Amino acid sequence: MKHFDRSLPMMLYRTLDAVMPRFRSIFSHFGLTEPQWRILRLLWERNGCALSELSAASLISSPSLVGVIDRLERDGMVVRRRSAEDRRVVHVFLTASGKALEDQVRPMVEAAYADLERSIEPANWEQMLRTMDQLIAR
Amino acid sequence: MKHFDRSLPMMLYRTLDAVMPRFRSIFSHFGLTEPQWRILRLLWERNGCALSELSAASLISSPSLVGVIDRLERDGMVVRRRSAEDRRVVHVFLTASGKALEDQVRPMVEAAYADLERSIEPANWEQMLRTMDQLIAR
DNA sequence: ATCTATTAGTTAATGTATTAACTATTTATC
DNA sequence: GATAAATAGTTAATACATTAACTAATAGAT
Repeated sequence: MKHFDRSLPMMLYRTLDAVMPRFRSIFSHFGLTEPQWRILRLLWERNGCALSELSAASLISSPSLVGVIDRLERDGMVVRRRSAEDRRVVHVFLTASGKALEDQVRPMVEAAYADLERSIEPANWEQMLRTMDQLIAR
Repeated sequence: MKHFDRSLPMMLYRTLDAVMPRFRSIFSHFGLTEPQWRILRLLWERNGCALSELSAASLISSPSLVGVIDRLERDGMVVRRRSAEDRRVVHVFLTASGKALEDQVRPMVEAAYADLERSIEPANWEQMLRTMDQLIAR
């Protein structure tokens, strides 16, 4: 079972279990879930993204994303608008409340992230990311 | 958005997205999901585990685990048996079919894993795991 | 132009996560 | 030894993940 414990998938899950709760507690303080945060985080950079772009950039599959956007829309954070050029495409736009959330949430998340990053040697951090790059590139 | 792309959580998720599909396709070939595999993998080493031990070792929360075990039991892979010494505790035992699955699934999974491990320099692999250890230990 | 294949988004079905609350049983305290 | 506190497992409510199938619209091939 030592082999199982230190297998790559279990180590990845364990690492997520170690780092995510702190972020999730920030999100939930603003009534957000983690997938919702990921979508808002993207829209703050490029408002009006298509669902397909959001799906690719957030790593949330289209079927899951439909529900995530549904709930963000229900909560008044975003609105859907169908594209005029290509009527298959649906763009997602931030509402005023969706935009307003950025200044509240982002500083707290970035502070927590900076704190996390400080706990690891920069060289080791970078090397870990490069090894992950290789796994992703396979 | 470059910062977001290379943030630790996104890199962890992306790595999982890169490595897990191959394993999941093996699991599903035997009618198993990934959480179900994790539980069987543990029971093959220590049959008769308590739910609490399974939960800790598999990183599956108790409420999720209840459903996972329900479905494994429904499919005839395991049975629950309440402990005699401490009647709060429920032990999980493999059935004959649950045991029989090991020789079918495990070799394929371990072959896929060996293949994965071969694609990364051992030194980098080890260094990555050590950095994850530090993140987990925080 | 017509028919085919793709693409974007959605729905449906099943299986986890997550948090909070609840039951039954121990263990600890007074 | 009654009573409070802790523990193991479960349920309920909501949200997300995954696969397959379906709709509408566009692009490509003939």
